[in-house]
Amino acid sequence: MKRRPTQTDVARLAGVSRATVSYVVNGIDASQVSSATRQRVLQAVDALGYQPDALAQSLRSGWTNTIGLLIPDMDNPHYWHIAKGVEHVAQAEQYDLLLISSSLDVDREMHSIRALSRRRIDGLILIVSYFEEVRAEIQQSHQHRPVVLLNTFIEGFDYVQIQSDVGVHDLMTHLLGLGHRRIGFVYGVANPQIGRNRLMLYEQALQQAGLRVDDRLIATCGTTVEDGYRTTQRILEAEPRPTALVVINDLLAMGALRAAADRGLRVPEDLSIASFDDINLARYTLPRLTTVAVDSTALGQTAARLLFQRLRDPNRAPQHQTIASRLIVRASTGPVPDSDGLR
Amino acid sequence: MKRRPTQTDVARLAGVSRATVSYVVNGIDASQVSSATRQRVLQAVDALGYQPDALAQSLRSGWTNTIGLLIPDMDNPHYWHIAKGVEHVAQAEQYDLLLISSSLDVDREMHSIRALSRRRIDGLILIVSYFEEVRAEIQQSHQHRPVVLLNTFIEGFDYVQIQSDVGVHDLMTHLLGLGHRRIGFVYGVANPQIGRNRLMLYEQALQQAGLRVDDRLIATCGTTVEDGYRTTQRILEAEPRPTALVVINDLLAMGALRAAADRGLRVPEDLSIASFDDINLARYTLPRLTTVAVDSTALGQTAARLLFQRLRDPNRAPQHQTIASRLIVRASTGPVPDSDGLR
DNA sequence: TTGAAAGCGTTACCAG
DNA sequence: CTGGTAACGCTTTCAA
Repeated sequence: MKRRPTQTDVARLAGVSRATVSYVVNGIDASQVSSATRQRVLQAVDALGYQPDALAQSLRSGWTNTIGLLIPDMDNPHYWHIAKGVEHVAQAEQYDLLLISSSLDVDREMHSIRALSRRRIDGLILIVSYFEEVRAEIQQSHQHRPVVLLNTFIEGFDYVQIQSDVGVHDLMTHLLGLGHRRIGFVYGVANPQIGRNRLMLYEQALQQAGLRVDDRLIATCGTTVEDGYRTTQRILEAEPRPTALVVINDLLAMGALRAAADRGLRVPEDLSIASFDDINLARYTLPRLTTVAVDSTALGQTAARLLFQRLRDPNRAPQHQTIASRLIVRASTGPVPDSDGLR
Repeated sequence: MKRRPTQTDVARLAGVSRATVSYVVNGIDASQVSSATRQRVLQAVDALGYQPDALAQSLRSGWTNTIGLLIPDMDNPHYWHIAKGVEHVAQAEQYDLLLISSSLDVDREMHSIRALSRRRIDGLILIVSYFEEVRAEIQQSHQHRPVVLLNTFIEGFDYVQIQSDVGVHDLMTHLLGLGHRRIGFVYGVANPQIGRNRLMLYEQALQQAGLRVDDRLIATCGTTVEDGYRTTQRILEAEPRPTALVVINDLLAMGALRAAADRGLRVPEDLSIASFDDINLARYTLPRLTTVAVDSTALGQTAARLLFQRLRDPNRAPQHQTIASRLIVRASTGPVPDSDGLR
């Protein structure tokens, strides 16, 4: 590992001052430097393989061309889709992405937020799992650089939110319209605020349909496919068994699909399953998933755009954007089975 | 956005010099600073919410506590698994991860590699798609910091490699043992070297079994589920139709599963499908996938460990590690159908 | 047309 | 025990 050549090395080799090197390399005020000098400098740059040190430039300029993204969990495609959106916008702006996963651990999340504030990243996008715990930390340690929050609201910060109400409403209308009366809810998600919100909307929809909320049909679990699988197994033991399941995301729903099959239930003939997100695999499961599509990549893009806008205009009022969601009916939902007296 | 408080601000408030602040904050040589001064400094730190600037520390120390990871594509869970492994090890070492996706674009890949070398990241893990094109760039621009290559070999660099031969061999033996003679190969992968290697091993296995390689049963495609779906549709039109399909990864295999179902073929009764990776979803598909398991997270971890080892011992000989793979037989492969004269 | 020097925020050496 | 100061590598203003 050789030492990197510095501006000084180039200057020395070219027989000019460091300032001149800087001018040439940055192509600033071309007329200021004679083309003879310019040639000498460029040759020296080439000979040494000199590249300006981004770190020193950052210290000088105050900008790092880096944004941070904190996600709860690297195992859920949903966050990958978001990250992809963020990365895409960032690349277009010549920014790099510092990715941190809190692995659904409060301490890690707290620690990461604090650590990020020490770095001089230009901005930060946060998907928070433990809101109550880290709220104060966010407010304190990130007064100095822009933060965009996803699905979380803190006074004074920009945020992007998934619009759940229309989606849940449409989904429940769809299921109720198919005749379902015993509709289960499987809920395990890295962002509890989304989970609670959707649960509430689910309960509202039931009540508006004149049905009562049955706690045995509501199950909380973790965030992995495995969790979805196990929890669905459990919930399917309720008597009478639910005829439809609303699952909080496609990943868990894939576990649910598997659980139904293992129990010998056909989807959707014996059991309807619907979920949220519309990850790209949702179109390829057997059967294809009925799901409330959330354009996660757009979510990431929107967050990133908000961040860059704030970078350019630090003083504008806090912004709030909503990502629409819409029901996509595929093959995993169907009419309630009527022959077995389950209604 | 207020200005961040600096060491100087703290020093002024505490009525000491910057050096003293540095000593106190870094807890160095505790005995050197009187506890009265120490208290004053700590109070000032608290009052101002001072946090040392990581950027300035980096410039000073030469270390950024950041490693870079370049992946080909954010849509394939395989790379997320790898990233997870890398991130995990990095976090344990108090390092952050700069994640860059080349989005399967040569220019982007080239550009990213160059851009990364300007940043003073401490080390780099590279999953390269366009080896020939970027090889020279890697050699030139990264002589100054450690690089670990995945599934790619360049003289003098550390690298980690997936061991394909045993896996492919076992898989082919499995399929041939089930009586399959017309075995297709669907191949589309971000790292062409892996693809070519597995293809070669597949052809070898066929030849050793006294079968000839039929080009119509070999299909190249892109890297998405959609590609897997479409390509499988196409390959299933061959006459006589293959009775088994080896698919280069689980993601494409999920598309293949769907394509088989859409064509009215039962898996594994009418068509066997097997693949590589064993992503966590492979256990939940319908039917569960027979796959050659590659512990991608371990792959990432190994790469990261190699990197940190080199950071500690820059002069040791280039290292080479192999990640074993092993066949996991699940439900997507079965005996060749014999009733329809396909053999 | 070029160069000298200040400054970004830190750490570490050397005096006092 | 504490403070001054040089250095990390760069950009930019001001002078020559």
